[in-house]
Amino acid sequence: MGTTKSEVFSEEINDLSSLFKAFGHPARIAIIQFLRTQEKCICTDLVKELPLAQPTISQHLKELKNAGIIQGSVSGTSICYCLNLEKISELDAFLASLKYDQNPTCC
Amino acid sequence: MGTTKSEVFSEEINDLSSLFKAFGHPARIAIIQFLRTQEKCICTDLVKELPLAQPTISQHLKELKNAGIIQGSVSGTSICYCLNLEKISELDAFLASLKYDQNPTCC
DNA sequence: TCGCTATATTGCAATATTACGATATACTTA
DNA sequence: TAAGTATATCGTAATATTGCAATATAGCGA
Repeated sequence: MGTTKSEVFSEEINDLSSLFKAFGHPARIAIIQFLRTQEKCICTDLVKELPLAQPTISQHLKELKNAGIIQGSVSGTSICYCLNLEKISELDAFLASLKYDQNPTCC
Repeated sequence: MGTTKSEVFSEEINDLSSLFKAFGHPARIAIIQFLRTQEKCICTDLVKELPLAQPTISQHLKELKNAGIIQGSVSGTSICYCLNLEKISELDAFLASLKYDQNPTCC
């Protein structure tokens, strides 16, 4: 008990749910929104922008990177992060499929 | 420590992340996919379909309902669940906004 | 009413997540 | 090389999530 029973679900389902899970935290949504509106990517700006400690932000960035939602490229002493639109499109495609397949006589 | 610091984020961000979080579990994705492909809605079919105990499925259904992702209508002794396309569109809109606002010179 | 079926709730053990201080790593510049 | 800046990792306490047995609730037909 206590553990998610990932073994019993398909890889596709597990991949999708991991991707959604990565979006499922306010700090990570805030990071994504900041990445969206900034001219330049970022780095330590997030630490100034968000009311969270640096290790906490670093941890959330890591999770977003592991999920493939953001990419980071080293630029001297700092790291420039940006959104990975391909991953975002995967979720988009899933949500779109829910809409098109829907049976209109249901409920 | 240990608690998500929701207070420091806007309501919009918290709402969005809660919605994503509800999608962030393989059992809930499986329920959503099943709801998508079934002619009729469901009820106890999920218990037969998924390798999880009835209370566990009931709990996941509750979370999906709380998030507004599914709706249930009582039909005699059973309950007919279906997807709420409006909520799904909210996520869709967010993901779409990420794509359109993106700065192409970044990273 | 009694038993049956469908679903929800409770309680709890196992595990995962969150946040952060302390510390490590690594590049840069004086 | 030493000091400074940027970021990552470790360790850990607090809290949340997951899964399920046991049990409760509720409609239905005999």
